[in-house]
Order: sequence, then C-alpha cells, then structure tokens
Amino acid sequence: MSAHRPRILVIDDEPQIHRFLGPALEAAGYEPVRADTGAEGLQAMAQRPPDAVVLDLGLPDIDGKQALIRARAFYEGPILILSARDMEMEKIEALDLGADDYVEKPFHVGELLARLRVAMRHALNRAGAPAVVHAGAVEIDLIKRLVSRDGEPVRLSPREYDLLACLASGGGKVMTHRQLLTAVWGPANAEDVQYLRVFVGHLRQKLEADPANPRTLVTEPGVGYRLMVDA
Amino acid sequence: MSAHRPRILVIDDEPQIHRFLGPALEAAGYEPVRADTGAEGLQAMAQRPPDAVVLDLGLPDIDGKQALIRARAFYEGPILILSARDMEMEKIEALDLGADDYVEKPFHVGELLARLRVAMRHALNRAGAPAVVHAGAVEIDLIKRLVSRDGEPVRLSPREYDLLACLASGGGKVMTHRQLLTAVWGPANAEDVQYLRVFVGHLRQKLEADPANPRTLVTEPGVGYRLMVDA
DNA sequence: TCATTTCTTAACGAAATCTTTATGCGTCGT
DNA sequence: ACGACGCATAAAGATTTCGTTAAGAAATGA
Repeated sequence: MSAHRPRILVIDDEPQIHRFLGPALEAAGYEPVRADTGAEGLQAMAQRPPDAVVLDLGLPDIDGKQALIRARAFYEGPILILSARDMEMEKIEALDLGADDYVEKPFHVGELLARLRVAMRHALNRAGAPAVVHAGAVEIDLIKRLVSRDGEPVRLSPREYDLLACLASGGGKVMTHRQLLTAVWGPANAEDVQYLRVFVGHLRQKLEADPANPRTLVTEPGVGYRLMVDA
Repeated sequence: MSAHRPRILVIDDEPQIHRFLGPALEAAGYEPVRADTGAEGLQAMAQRPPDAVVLDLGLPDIDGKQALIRARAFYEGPILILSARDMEMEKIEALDLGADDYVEKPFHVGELLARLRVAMRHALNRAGAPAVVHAGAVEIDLIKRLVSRDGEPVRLSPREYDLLACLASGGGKVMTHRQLLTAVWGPANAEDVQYLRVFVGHLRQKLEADPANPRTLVTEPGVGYRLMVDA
C-alpha cells in the first residue's frame, strides 16, 4: 500500500498513555508517533506535520495552553486536547485557542477514536490553498496530485510522482541523493542511487522537450538533482 | 456575513433545558429556536435551515439516532448531540453518523457554547463547497442525494452513492484508497482495496459512456481514484 | 414469508509498475 | 593513455495492482 496510514502524534508525558493508546491507534489503521514532552512534540510537528495531534495539557515542560498556541502558529491540522482535570474554564480556553476537541481523562478509547474521526472528517473539508509549482512548461499541483506539460496532463506512476513532488517541494533547491531516496524509497534504500537514475530518466522522458538535454530536471553532479522552478 | 444573528435550533423535550439554554444562547449573541419534539425539529430544519443544531438524543417521539440520520440527509450544518446517558457506544455511533460533537447532561453552559463555537468554526471552512458537482455528463447533488447522467436520473445503491459522493466531495483531488475505504466502509476496512475495484467498476458501468475507457472516474495507479470534476 | 436488491468474497487474466542487471558514454586524475 | 567513477539508457524478470466475473450471504421491501 503506497498511501501511508494517517500519522497521529500523541504528546503526553505519561508512558501509560502511550502504552495503550499506541496499539489502539495502530489497530484502527493509524500510525502513532510518540512525543513525551511539549518541546519534543512541537519539534515533531514542525519537522513532519502529522495528520492529527493528541495533546495532553498537563505536560511537565511547557504549559499546555502555550503549547497549543505555539502549535497553532504553524500547524493547521486537527488537535485533540487530553486533560486529567475537569475544569470548565480550561476546556473553554483550549477550544477557543483552536483545539478541535477536548477529552477528559480517563477516557474510553473508542470515544477518542470516534472524536478523532470527526476531527479528521472536518480536516478533509478544509480545502487547502492551491499549492501549484511551475517549472518551465511543467505544472505540478501538489494538492490535486496532478502534473501537466504545456497544459496537457501527464500520467506518472506513484514512484515517479513522489519523486517529482519531492523535487518540487524543495522550491528550486538542490535535493541530494540521500534526501530523495529516503523520502521516496525510505531510509532503508538511502544508498541505492541507481533508483534515482532510472526514475529521473523516466521523468525526463515524460516532462522534458528534449530528454537528452534536460533543462527542467537538472542533475547536479556528485550531489543530486534540481527542479528548475519558475520565480 | 449574515445580516442577523446565527440561529441555533435546540431540539429537546425538557422545558428546563430551553429555559436556561435559551437565555444563555441569546446572551452569547445567538438567536435560539425552540423545538420540543423530533418531528418538530426536523420540520424546522427543513423549513429554514438554522446555523447550528443542538439535538437531544432522548426524544419522546423519534429515536435519536434516526433523527440524526434523517437530519443529515438534508442538513449539512453543525449538529451537537446532547444526551443524559453516558454510553460509549452511543457516543461513537452518533459521532460516526455525522454529529459534530457530543455533550453529556448535565453540562456546563460555557462548555457547550465553546463547543458550539468550534463546530461553527468548522462549518465556516466547510462553506463554499458546492452542493452540486458536475463531472462530464454526470451531475451529483450532494444534498438531495441525486445522481444523473445526461439529465437522466441514475439509480445507485447506497454504497455506490457513498463512494461517488466521497469522490465528488474531493473537488477533483485524488482520493486515496484509504480515504475512500475509511469514509465508506469504515476504518476497519481501510485495507480492502478489492471493495473499491468492484464498486468503481459498478459506477463506471452506470456513469461512463465507455466503461472500458473511463474518462470521468479515473484510476490513479497505486494511489486511488479521481473524479474529473468540471472546472 | 418470499422475492429482489445489495453487499461481500474469491478467483483469474491482463496490465502496469518496480527492481535489478547490463551496457555505453563521458569526465577526471594519475 | 588508461582505469575508475558517476551518469544515462535499455531491457528483462518479478511483483504488484487492476478490472472483471461470478456465486453465495445478507439486507431490504412487499
């Protein structure tokens, strides 16, 4: 299955929560990501935005409210608040600060999962901004997952698209072999440069006017590849 | 921006609830609308759609679940469930049936209002999504739950419609196998891609001019399917 | 209840994709 | 000049993914 399971970041200092929420999430088809402190959680969110966040307000290092505010500064996805305390004011504040739901501890796993589904249902409708990258005659719509050349749609295989998307998201910067390989083929294949050669070839065949003299997908010898995005 | 205050329909048989929720809503800047039975509530919703609904599950005339299902058939706004019972299964069912939140009685007014704000915040994002989607010769009315091809109505089974509706709500985006499966068959069946193959086949049979060469319901190999909605 | 529709599941051939190996070309340093 | 190295392309085989069909189970409605 190439479409990855939704990644749920759980930020909680109690190992117990992770121990039983992790497997539950996994059983429900999600990929749980663990963070034990607020700082760790915020870093994880910034590094690779998860599909949803479960945040405990009672963290040892950062005040829960502060964590929520700082998270909302750059993260738009669903955030569910967990809290041991039954304080109305806290709930109201959290919800008004941008949390999508609030669950009291102790909670039923089924209910948490249901509320997670609701939050992600809402997130689906939140139509994102049109993230479209232009590179010469090539146009890449990263949201619709659509690629066209001179206005004509181009059919790409999953790997081909993932590779192109990775290059496009770099914003014209050189992407090293390692970066591309780990992103598309996973960390285990970070050394198989040959994959890149083959698939870059495929992409050039489909996207370049003259595949032998690439002007859009350029190779940076010894380093990696670069997509020449328009300014 | 609507000219008048947001109208909140409260469906509850207990006069007590209306007595203290009504003024609270009014104080918060809303215009409360009262319904004492399920039938009355549904009628009010159909007659003049409120900006949000607060629905008590323990109604005397209609089963709460049924009321929710029937409401969701034509009303897309926020629905908050009220219930005296603390039953996990009921919560999960209600949330999966399309409710946006679930509050147990007795509740704090402040919390209810906060959750209402969250729900309406979500509704804002949801707004703007067209209720009728055109894709080639196919027309899908997501509210009336009606599908037609070249103006001729098309009969679809429940699953077939749900699948098509999910594709249509994507607005031309690719919907991954996982997204479609979790939305239509539930998270438990997120891996059964075979369902999709079978039902996509059915839909093509009914909707495509040449089912063997689909131009409206396109497959994105390795990723999912896409409905080619008109621009 | 019975009849009809709908859903689930399995099997199979066909097609597309991925992986791997092989080969040729050019550059660079020795 | 020579070999080493990185890059590009081609092609074959293995694997995965798709679409179709069909038959039995389950749900629906009269």
